[in-house]
Amino acid sequence: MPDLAAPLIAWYPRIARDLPWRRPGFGAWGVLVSEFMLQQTPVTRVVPHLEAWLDRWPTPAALAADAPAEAVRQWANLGYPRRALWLHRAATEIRDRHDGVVPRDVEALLALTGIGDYTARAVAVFAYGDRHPVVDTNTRRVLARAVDGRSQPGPPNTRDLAAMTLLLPEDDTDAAIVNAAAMELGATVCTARSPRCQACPLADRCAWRAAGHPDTGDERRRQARYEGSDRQARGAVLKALRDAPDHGIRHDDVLTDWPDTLQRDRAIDSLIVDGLAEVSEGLLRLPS
DNA sequence: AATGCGTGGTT
DNA sequence: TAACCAAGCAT
Repeated sequence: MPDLAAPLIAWYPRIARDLPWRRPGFGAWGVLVSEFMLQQTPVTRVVPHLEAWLDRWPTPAALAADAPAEAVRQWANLGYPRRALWLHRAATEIRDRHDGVVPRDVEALLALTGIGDYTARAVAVFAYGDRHPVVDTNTRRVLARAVDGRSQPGPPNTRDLAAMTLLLPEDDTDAAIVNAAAMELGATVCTARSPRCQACPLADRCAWRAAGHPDTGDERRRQARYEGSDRQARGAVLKALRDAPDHGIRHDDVLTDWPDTLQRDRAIDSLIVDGLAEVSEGLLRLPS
């Protein structure tokens, strides 16, 4: 396998975007919150929300002291609002099990609600500087192309972590840079649709480029249509609840103009199942 | 392990 | 314009 670490380490400091969570001393809690927000939400949408969140809740204990409803409101339109609930739950777990300090061990991080393989290692590496493989969708695409010569990554699997480990230098700091650089490369140069190989530090050793950018047929599962979907209905109901008074609103007053009443009711029920809504004294509201 | 889960910008 | 895409996770 070609040496990918050296060119990434040389490239990264020149082009790395100035992002809040990359500032020295940003703090583990800030990194943790940023990673929750970045799960499937683009960087540019996250930045302002992250700063507002940390201004309001500078520590896990501060967040845990407020109701989940407040987390869901503050989450606003970031999408996938279950993440707000999970982040609140994780903050509570950090307060109760870790004395309010974001854990450093990957195993302990994995045990927190809403934290999986990616986020656990991202926190351990970017907040604490430890040496672990951090593999997100960008890194998987970079490796699929540069190493395997494929146009897109397949579905995530346990071998991804082993593949990334092979690339990491021994030094902790360098390893963290390689992790960050692979993600940055995938996000800004080796993009899914129109990669800019002229700007790529790995171009001279990329298997996919050497093979002439073949379409290797690695198609993603098609994303379901959003317009008219249950997801859209859930989003609309939740927005109504965010905008409603704390004590809630009558079931029949939720989204009165929604075209499909059955779909609206289905959305309400599923939000209750997910813990994003609750019924109290006959009124529907965000979770207390 | 395949599926469901928001929202908005880009092509 | 419809489809694609975006620092994943839990079930």
